[in-house]
This record gives sequence, C-alpha cells and structure tokens, in this order.
Amino acid sequence: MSRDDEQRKAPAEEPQGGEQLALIRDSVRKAKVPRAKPRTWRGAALAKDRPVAKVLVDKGPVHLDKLWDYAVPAEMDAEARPGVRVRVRFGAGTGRVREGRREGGGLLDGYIVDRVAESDYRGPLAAIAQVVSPEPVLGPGLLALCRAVADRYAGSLADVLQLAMPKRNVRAESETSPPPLPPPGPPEPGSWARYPAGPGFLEALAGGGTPRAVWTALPGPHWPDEWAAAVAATLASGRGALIVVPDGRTAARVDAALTRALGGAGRHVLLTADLGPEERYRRWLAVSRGSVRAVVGTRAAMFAPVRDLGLVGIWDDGDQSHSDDHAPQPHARDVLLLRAVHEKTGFLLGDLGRTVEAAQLVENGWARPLEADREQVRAVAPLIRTVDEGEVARDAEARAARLPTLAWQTVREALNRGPVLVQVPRRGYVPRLACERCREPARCRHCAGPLEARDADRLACGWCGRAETAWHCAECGGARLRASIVGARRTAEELGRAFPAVPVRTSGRDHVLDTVPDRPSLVVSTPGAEPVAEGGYAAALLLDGWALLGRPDLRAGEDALRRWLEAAALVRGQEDGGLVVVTAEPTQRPVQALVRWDPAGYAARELAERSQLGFPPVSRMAAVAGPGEAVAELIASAPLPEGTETLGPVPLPPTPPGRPRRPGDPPPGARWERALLRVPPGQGRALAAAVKEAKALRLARGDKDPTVRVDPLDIG
DNA sequence: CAACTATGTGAC
DNA sequence: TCACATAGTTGT
Repeated sequence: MSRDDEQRKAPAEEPQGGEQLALIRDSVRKAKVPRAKPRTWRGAALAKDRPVAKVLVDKGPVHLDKLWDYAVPAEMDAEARPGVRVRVRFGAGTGRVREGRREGGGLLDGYIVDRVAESDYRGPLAAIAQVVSPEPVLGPGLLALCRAVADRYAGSLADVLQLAMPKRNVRAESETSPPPLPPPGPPEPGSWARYPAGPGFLEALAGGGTPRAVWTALPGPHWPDEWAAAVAATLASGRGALIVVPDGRTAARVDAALTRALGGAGRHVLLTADLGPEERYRRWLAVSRGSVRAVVGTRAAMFAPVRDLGLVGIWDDGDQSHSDDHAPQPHARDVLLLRAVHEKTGFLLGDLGRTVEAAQLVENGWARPLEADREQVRAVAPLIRTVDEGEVARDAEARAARLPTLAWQTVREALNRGPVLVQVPRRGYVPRLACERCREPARCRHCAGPLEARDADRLACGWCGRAETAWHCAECGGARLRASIVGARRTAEELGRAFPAVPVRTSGRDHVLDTVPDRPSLVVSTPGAEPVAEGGYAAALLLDGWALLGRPDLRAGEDALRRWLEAAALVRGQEDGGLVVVTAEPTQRPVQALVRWDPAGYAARELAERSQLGFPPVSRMAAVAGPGEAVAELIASAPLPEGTETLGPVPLPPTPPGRPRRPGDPPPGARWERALLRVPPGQGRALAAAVKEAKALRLARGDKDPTVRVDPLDIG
C-alpha cells in the first residue's frame, strides 16, 4: 500500500473531523518548514479569532509540564474556551494510520488554559480532537494554585491536577446549579465573645478584611458554631469561605453548624469523599459556577474553586489525614497558606492544641494568636490528674480491671453523673516494644524491624512480618517486654466485668460512634474516634500514655498531647465536675502541658528546640527515596542551595505488609535508600526548585525513581 | 558494510 | 510514554 493510499483512508477510519490533521503531518515535516507563521492543517477551517489553544496535557510523562499549542477548528470555536476539558492527539507519529489502525500517539486528556492568536511553535499544529465538555472547570485561579502547589512540593502540575480536579460526571454536569442566594447578614459574636480577639476577628471578616489567626479553641462543644460564625461573617462581606477538616465526621458537625448559622442549606456545601463521584461533582460544580460560596470539606476540598475567596480555614492541622497520600503529598495547611497569600484572603487555623507549624506562624508574626484568657480556659477545661503508669492498684477490683486506684475511683464516681470516656491507644499503634529491664527496643532477629504485639502474647515483626516466639533482649538478655497495649475491645470486656450494671460501648477504626447519649455508660475508644457526648463526659481515662509518648517520631510528644486534648475536650468543665485521669509520667512535657492546658506554651517550646537542633519546620527538608544509585545521582545533579546538608542515605525498611504503598515506599522486593536534604530557614523554595529540576532531568530520560517528598512527616 | 542494539530526542 | 533517528557494535 502506498503512502497516499494510507492517507486517503485516514478520514474514513476516524470519524472525528480533527483527524484530517494526519494529512499534513506527513506532507509537512518539521525540518522542511522554514520559520513561518503557525500553520495547521490543509484546507480545514480554523477559528477566526485566536485560533491557537494553549493546552495543558494532563496525563502522560511528567516532563510534559508545559503548555502545548493546538489549533482550534472553526466548529469548536465557541466551546473551546479556557478551562474546558479537551482531548488531543499527542506523541510521535500522531495520527498516522496504517492498516486501518491508529499507530502511536494516543488521545490524551487535557485542559485549554488560554486562547491566543499565534503560536511560537514553528511546526504545523495539530487540532484539538474533541472538546469533552464546554464546562470551564480549570479557571486561572485554580491553575495558578496547582502550579504553586507543584512548585512548593517539587511535584508535577499533572500530579497536582489529579488531586484538584474531580472526575467528570455527565449527569451532574448537564444539570443547572441553583441560583446563588444573597449574602446573609453579619453574625452575632456568640461564643466567640469568650475570646478577647474573637468579635474583632469576625468584624474584620464581615468588613471585607483579611485577618490571619491561629486559634486555640476552648474545649467543649462550641467550636463548630464558631467556625460557622467565621464563615457567615465572610459571606456577609460578599466573599466566599473554605474550611478544611480532617474527617467526614468533623465535616458533618461543621456542616450542621453552618446550616444553623446560615438559616438553611443553600449557601454552603459539604464536600467529602463519601458522597460518591456524581454528587461530589454536582456540588463541586455548584462551587465552581459561583452558585455556592461556602465550602466545608475534607482534604480534597482544599482545592475547591470558591469564587472570590475571603477566608480559608483549617481545623486540627496536626491530623495526619490533612497530608495527602498521593504525590506530591501536599498538606492542607500549606495549600491553604498558599491560597491565603495568592488569593489575598483571611486565614484561620483552629485547633484544640497547637502544632509546631502553627506556632511558627505566630512566632514569625504572619498570624495572630486567637486565644482565651487563662481564667476562661480554667473554667471550661476539665480537671486533669496524672497517675504513674507503674502504679499497681491496691484493691482487687481495680487490679482485675487493670486500672490504677485513682482511675478506678474516678470511673466509679463519675458513672453516677454521666458517661465516662476511656481512651486506649490503638493496638499496633506502638511500633516500639521495649525490654522491660533496659528499655532497649525489641527488634526482629532477621531484619532488625520493630517487633509488635499481634495478639495478647504473640509477637511479630512490623517490617517483615515474621513471628517471634522466643524473644530476648540483645543488650541485657532480658526476656520480658514492657507491658503491651491492651486493645480497646479487651479493655471494654474487662471494664464490662468490673462495672456490670453499666453499658459499655466501643468506638474505633471499624465502628466509629458519632455520639453517645447523656446517660451513665462506659465508652472505650481509640484516639481520634471518640464519640461526642451530648452533655459532655463526666470523666475520661487516658490509658497507656507511655505508648503514645514512646513512638519513634519527632512528633510523638506533640501528637500525644493532641490526642489527649481531643479526648479531654469532650469532658465537662471542672466547674461541672469534669475530671480526666491520664496514666503517664507526670514529668514529661506533653503531660505537663495537658495538666496546665497549655498547648500554645508547649508548641512554642517545641518550636524553639527544633529551631536549635535544625529540625523542621524551621529548617526545611526533602526526603529522596529510591535505589541507592538513583538517589545519589539525583542529589548530585540538583542545583542545591547554599548550605544544603545531605543526611544519609540510609537503607529504607521494606514496606510493611498490609499497608498500601505510598509514594516513597520501596516496591516489594526492592532495596531502597533514603537521604534527607536539609536547608537553613528561608531556603525551602530553593530546595524544592532544585529537586524538581533534577527530577525533571531524570524523568526526561525515563527514570521514574527516586521519589521526592518535601516536608516529610515520618522522620524519626 | 549490512544487521543489529543502545542511546537520545521530540512530541503542538 | 513512544516512535523514530542516529550512533555505536557486532559478525562474517
């Protein structure tokens, strides 16, 4: 078959008009085209006005992080507006047809970013194959945000778009969104009046200002309503608001508060993953179209294209779920920080505690602390008591329930007044079992991974999964491990026997209870799954504090305090008899911070210490993981900023079986190493840029490894 | 020096 | 990613 024959066949095989492009690719080769105006296909009519579309190709190799010019056929002129989804042919041999089949150069998804009159590209332009839908989903603001996130995290724009853009759904898109409601009036300060700067913050928002605050929320049930008031104030100024919370349960609580505050459901939407793709897209479109101006949602909502944003907010920024599992693993706090700066909005970071990152925002003056007076705190916080973890109860009943005397007495007394919360760390939450005698961590004899308690008395390696039946300490020869954690279920059983007259409920990973009634009951929960008690818990026990504090993680202390505060905040104030008993070493700083209910002080000290030691977030880091050679090459080729330190590389443990692989985890069977790059304060952007450049260079050669993680969380 | 494989580059 | 060009390598 001659080439001419092949070409003649092409249009018949491909119904899409755009395929005529195949005709010119062979006849007009790039090399033969002298410098000239952009040319396109032969004969076919192009859009009269601005016939060149700048297209962002969404999938495919990452170094395609640039815009490509495509011709806009006349018949697509009206629909091919900036922001719409398109399909384009891409790749060498585009559109060439042999034996009736297209060869190479598949159809790729993309977005039109802009329409221009001329192209810089000297060759013939291919035409847009198809406008997928006329809905402009990727506006300039969202695109700029995605770019900023990609840069900040040394990731590709395509990866970020994957996180930011919802999947298209035809039915949702074909519907019209309801017309926007007029802005509400400014809200009353309500419980914000408990914070000296609270009413002023609301007024600033309502008046069109952009206040920035780190808010240490008072314990108790009011914070969802306080979020709602902040949103209402922003709406009152004619602007939009976006609040990101860690999980669907919290989102539902804030959503309910918004419905109360805004007098109905028409002014805001809840955006969470469990809505399902269709409903999610429907709501996302309502936001994108400007029909709704206020959003509360989980992580992915951080990209929601709220029109004329006036406030971004995040609740509980220390929660791990704010950090995305997908490359480049952006953290909601930082994405919202970028939005606050780029879109010139107000910013509110709310938390019962305070992360070191939040403390840094306060310390460098970017945000103001929004806190209640000590007096106010004392009034609403429960009384906190510590009991030594080593204490063995004297009475037999307490011993049977494995409770220290004070804990036992507290439960018995409080059960007369209402529900009692018992927080038990998740089993397997402690990666580090240790020798009872010398505290040396118990390690696997095969791979040196940490041993974990699988059952009451079965041990297994957390890395390779091999069972250990006869452990003894490599240091001192001891054969006993420090008490392992008793899981929530077993604790519930034991407490049920000890208090037979009282119902015992559990809330944990699989069964998370939302609320419990205001009646005497025992509620055993793992951290983060605590149900809300309608009238507040009469008391709480925070058991096995050593387990939370003993994790081999830079954030162990901060995280333990966070989880304790979260549980303790559900307990009635001490004026109403609320009491919390925590079993932990009372000299430890997080424990003292809990007793004094002073998360801000704790975070400030922690920040100072990390600053001194050159730890994040003051110094910034990037983790580079991959095969040893690849790691070394990437680091060598990166134009790293002055003062960069390379820590490691060290061998990376295999991905624990059972856990889904995340970026940065070695593939099964592979031996990977990880190096940490550390830069002095102020060099974070330069570090990300350098690593991104080196990565792009390797990627152009087809090397996928290594993976890069900016601001790694899991540095021991 | 043809036939084959490794390496590199451009894609609109 | 993937086709294609080109440089480099082998074999007779």
